[in-house]
Amino acid sequence: MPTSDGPPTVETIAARAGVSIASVSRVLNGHGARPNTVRRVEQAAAELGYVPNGVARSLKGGRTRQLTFAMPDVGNPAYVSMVRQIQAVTKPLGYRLLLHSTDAVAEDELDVVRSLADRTSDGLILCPIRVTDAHMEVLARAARPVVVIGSLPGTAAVDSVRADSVSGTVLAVRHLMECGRRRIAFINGPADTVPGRNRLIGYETALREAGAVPDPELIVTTDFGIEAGARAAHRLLDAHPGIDSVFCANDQLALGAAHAAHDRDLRIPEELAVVGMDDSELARAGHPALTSVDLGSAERGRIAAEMLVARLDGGRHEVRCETVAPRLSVRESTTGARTRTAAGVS
Amino acid sequence: MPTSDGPPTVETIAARAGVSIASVSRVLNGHGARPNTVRRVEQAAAELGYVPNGVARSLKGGRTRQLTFAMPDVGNPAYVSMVRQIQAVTKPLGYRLLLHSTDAVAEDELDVVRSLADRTSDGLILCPIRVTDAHMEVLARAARPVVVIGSLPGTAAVDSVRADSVSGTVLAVRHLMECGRRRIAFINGPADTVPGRNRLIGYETALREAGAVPDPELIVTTDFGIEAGARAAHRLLDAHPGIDSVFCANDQLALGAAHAAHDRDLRIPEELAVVGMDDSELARAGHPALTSVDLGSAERGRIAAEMLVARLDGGRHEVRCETVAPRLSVRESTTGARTRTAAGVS
DNA sequence: GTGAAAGCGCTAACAA
DNA sequence: TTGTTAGCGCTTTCAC
Repeated sequence: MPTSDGPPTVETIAARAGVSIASVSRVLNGHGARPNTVRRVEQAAAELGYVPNGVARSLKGGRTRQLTFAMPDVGNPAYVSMVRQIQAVTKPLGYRLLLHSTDAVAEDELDVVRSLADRTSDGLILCPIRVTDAHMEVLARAARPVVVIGSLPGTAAVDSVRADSVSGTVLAVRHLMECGRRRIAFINGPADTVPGRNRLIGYETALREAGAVPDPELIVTTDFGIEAGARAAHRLLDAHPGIDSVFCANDQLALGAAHAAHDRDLRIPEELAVVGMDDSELARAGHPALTSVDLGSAERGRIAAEMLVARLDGGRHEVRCETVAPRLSVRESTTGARTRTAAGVS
Repeated sequence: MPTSDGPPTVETIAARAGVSIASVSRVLNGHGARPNTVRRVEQAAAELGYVPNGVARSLKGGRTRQLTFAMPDVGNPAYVSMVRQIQAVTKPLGYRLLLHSTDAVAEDELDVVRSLADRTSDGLILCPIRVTDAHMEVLARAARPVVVIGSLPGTAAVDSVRADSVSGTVLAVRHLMECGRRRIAFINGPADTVPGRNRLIGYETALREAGAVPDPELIVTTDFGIEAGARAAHRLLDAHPGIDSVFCANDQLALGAAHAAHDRDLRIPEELAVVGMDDSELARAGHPALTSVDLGSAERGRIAAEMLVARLDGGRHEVRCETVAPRLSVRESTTGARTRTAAGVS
C-alpha cells in the first residue's frame, strides 16, 4: 500500500472509498458499477484531486495518444500553417502534438522515424527536405504509421500528401504572361530538391506552351531568404535591364526582389511585376502586396493529419497518396490595382 | 515468455543472448558487465533492432523526458521564436517538446497546468495571455515545475521571465522624438492585457519626460493584424492630418499603418515615421524596412527553457524572476537611410 | 457487481 | 559479475 505522500493512485482512491482498485478503474472509465460504488469512488477521487497516470495508462494500453510532427524548420511560415492545421484535427480527438525540428538534416529525419520504435508516439507526420533511398528503407520498417508530406516514389507503401509545384509555377508564369510580360526572370531556391526541380520544369513548361524559349540567363538559383532575393534580383537586373517581371520560389525571395526594385526606383508592377510562392503572411506584408502561389501548406497539413488518425483508428485500408492543387492569389504586385487597404476603395 | 511476434523486449534479447533480463538492462544502460556478456547482448539487440520501450522506462523512472510549451497562438512569430529557442536548449539535453496551442483561452491554460498531474510531461513553460487569480491558484498546486513567460504578481512562488514593454515603448517613442517627431500617434493592441496597459504607460511616460502632453485623441486601441493597423491609421490620419509618426503595438499593425500611408501617398519616413514592435521577420519584409522594438521573445524562450531544466535537474533553489531588456532595431521607416538592400551601399 | 491477480516492459535492490 | 524478484500505476480477465 502506498504511503500517504506522493500523488494519489488507484490504490489511494480504493482505500479511501473502501473498494478494490478494479472498481476504481471501472468507475473512472465509465464501465458498469453500482450507483453507490460510483458515488463513493467519484467522491474520493474528487477529494484527493486524483488524475490518472498517463504513462501507466499508455504502458497498459499500448497507445500514448501522442502524435509527432517532424519538419525542417519551426520558423518557416509554411510549416507553421501545417502545425496549426494538424493541431486543429488532432486536438479535438485528444491527441497531444510532439514537435520535432530536424533543421533539414536527413539523418535527423531518419532518427525520428526509427525512434517510433520506442513506443513514445502513436504516429508520425514527416516533412522531409528530400527523400533518399535510406528514407524509403527506414519508412518501410517504421514501427508506427507514418504520413509523409512530400513526394515519394510510386512504389512506396506509405501514405503521403504532396504539393504540385509544377502546376503552381505554371500558374504563376502563365499569369505573368497574361499580364503582358515577356521577359520573365526566375529566382529559384536550392535546385537539388524535388520542389526545386519541379519549379524549374514548371517555369520552362509555361514559357514553351506560350511559344517562348526559356533563357537560362534569366534563371538564378540561390538560398531562401529576403537578402538572397534582393541580391539575386540586383544581379539579374544589372545583367538584363530588359526584364519586366520575376517569379520567385518563395515569398521571402520575392520580398527581397521587391526591395531591390525599390532601391533601383523601379515601379512595381509597372516596370517590374513580382510573384512569390507560399502565400504566407509575408505576401500581404509587402508593398505593394505580393501576388503569390499558395501550394496548400495548410491543406496538406490537414489532410496528413486526417490520414494519420484514419490509419490509427481504422483498419488496414490501402496506401493513400493525395495531391493538393495550387491556388494563385492575385494582388497588386502584378495587377497594380491600387486598393485602399482594408477600406475596399480603389 | 513473450511469443515471437510483437516488438522485441528485454526478455527477447535476454533469451537470444542467453542471459537474464537484468544483464540486458545493465549492458544497455552502460553499467558493469563482463566483456563477453556485453558483446552477446549488444549483438542480440542489434540483430533484432531492439529499441527500449520509452513508456515502460518512464513508468519506472518517473520521468518522461518530455517538456510542454503552451502558448496562445502557434502562428505568432513571437511565439515561434520562443519555440525555436526552447528547442535549442532542450533538444541537446534529450527532451522532446510537446506543443500546446491554447488559442488564448484561459480555461485551456489552466487545463494544461492541471494536466501536469497525469505525469505525461516533466515540466511546463506557460505563456498565458493574462494571469488571473485562478492561474495563481492552479500554478501553486502544479504537479510539475512550471516556468511562466509573462508577468506574475510579486507574491508568486513560480519561476518567470518577463518582457519589459514599458521600457520597450519608451525606447520607441523616445527614438521618434529624437528624430524630431512631435505628433506621435499610438496604435495599441487590446488594452485589457498586461502588455497592453504597459505600452500605454510607456507611451505616456516617454512623452511626459520630454515635456509633452499625451493627447488621448492620438491613441487608438484595436485588435492585432495588418488590416486592423491599416484601418486604425486611416482613422487617425483622417481625423488628425498633422500626425508625423506612429508607434504600433506590433509589426502587423505597423505594416498596416505603412500600407495606409502608401495609399495616401504619404512618404515614409519623411511624412510619417512608423515604428513596430516584436522585430519579427515582418519588420524586414516591409518597405521601407520597419524600425521595431524587440521585446526579446527569443531570449525569453531561451531563459525560460534554461530555468526549467535547472529546476528539473537541480535542487530546490529559490524562485527566480528575470526581466529581459528590450532592444530597438532602427531601420528606414524612421531614419529614411536609403540602404541598397543586401549590398551594403547607401 | 465486485475483488484478486496477472501483466504491460523496464530498472534496481538484493542475493548468490 | 550475474540472476531473481519486486514493483512503477494502470486495465482487464477471471472467479465469485
